[in-house]
Amino acid sequence: MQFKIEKKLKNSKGGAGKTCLGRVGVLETPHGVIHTPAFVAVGTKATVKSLNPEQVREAGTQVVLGNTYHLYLQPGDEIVRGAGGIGKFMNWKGPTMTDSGGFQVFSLGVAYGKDISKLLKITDPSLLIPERFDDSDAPRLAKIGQDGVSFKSHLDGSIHYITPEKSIQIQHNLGADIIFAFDECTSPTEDLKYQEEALERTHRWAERSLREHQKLSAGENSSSLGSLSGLASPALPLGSSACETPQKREFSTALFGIVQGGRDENLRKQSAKFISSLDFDGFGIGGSFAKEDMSTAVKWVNEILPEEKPRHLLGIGEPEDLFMGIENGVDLFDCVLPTRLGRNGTIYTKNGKIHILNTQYRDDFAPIEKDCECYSCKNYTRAYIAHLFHGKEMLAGTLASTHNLYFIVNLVKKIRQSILDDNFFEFKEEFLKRYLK
RNA sequence: GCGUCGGUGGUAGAGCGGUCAAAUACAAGGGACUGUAAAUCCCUCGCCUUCGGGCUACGAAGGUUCGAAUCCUUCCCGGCGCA
Repeated sequence: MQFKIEKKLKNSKGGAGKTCLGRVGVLETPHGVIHTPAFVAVGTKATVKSLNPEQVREAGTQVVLGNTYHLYLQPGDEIVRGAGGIGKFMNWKGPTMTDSGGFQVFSLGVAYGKDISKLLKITDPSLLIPERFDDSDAPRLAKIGQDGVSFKSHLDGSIHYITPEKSIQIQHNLGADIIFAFDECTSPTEDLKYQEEALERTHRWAERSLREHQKLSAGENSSSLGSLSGLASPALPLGSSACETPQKREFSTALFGIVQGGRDENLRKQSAKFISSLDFDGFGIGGSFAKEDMSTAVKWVNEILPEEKPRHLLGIGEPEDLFMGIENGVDLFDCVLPTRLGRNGTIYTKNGKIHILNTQYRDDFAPIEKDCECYSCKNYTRAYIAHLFHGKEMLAGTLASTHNLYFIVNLVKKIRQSILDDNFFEFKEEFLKRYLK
């Protein structure tokens, strides 16, 4: 994997010509090139829900992210390996990534059965009091042990123990171009003492992930180079004039380390320094945030992370967050929202999100957005999509997800272009004024 | 015509003397969703309300009861059976 920065964002607010954290780059992977900043489509179970790979690609997607935990449970990482890796398995010809399962430590652990998610609204300040409420008897499917995490499968209740080594082994079997270290995503409801402990654990796990990755990579390199298929396959098919055939290089899966540290400035910076000191190919920024804390955390971290390596803001993807992240030096985003919202009847428009099931759209014969070039907008009306949703037709989720994914992927592309055109801040202001109105 | 079973909120359908403005489901109206436990979940859903409650309601009209969607009588309407 190679990462090149093409242009840095000039800070309009600061002195003339002074650069800030934002940048435009190109990331080369064995399965193609990613123009960054980029939005990564989430395909947890080796499928972007309700879309086939052609639809994902037509939306402009460059890279898809699967999940270690889900694919390990079903169909099993050995099956995916047998299929030739996640990309081949799911018929996605471009770059792929896998998440480590670290997020499931959170979503199936502390967050299980609770109203805690990736983003926490501080409507209930009691959630953020610096005392860890004792809920150790609350049901959860993930329990953190000394060495790793035991998961109770949400599918059949079976128990599985995932360590950093195990996560990396699974990810090597899944065979994505970019994989992540096993981490613990903490809840913002945890107190500082716990955040410190968890961070220490995440750091040890980062070292162990890296060690295992290096071990496995060495083994893979010394054995038959073409054993994992697709290395030399042509790059991204669509709109990719810049996709030169990847030159011959060392076969390598790239490993990204993950920075945690919750909402605490010292911990975040400490984590950024420590993770930077390890030989990762890039970095993920993780955590469950109170929305208000996200931009500061990203800034703290990216000021420390080495400039020449790519950064991925894990699980983030509302339009306003994308502007924030890119301005502060984030290169990659992934988020379930385009497809989840789409399936649930919420659709992105330049004037904000709409609920297509609302009465007013039943006889609205305009497309979702008049000037949108996505497949759904070019071919269908709001009334029709509303009808599909009311009728619970499968196509409903597909058409809405198609549009949403196109909307977000292309928003990031436009932001990228705005940096190249030196009008990022104008574009941001203009867009958000309309979108957030 | 006789007999019989039934008529409950937008629909289907519980309830069969008080705890019933009436289960449940669907429909309807609204909301949530940020490294996917999610084609999911939450709220509202007779009318009015100063959110305490008030009013009108279980085909219609009478009646019995302290009290009726629930029991009785008559009528209206529907299904079925027999003429």
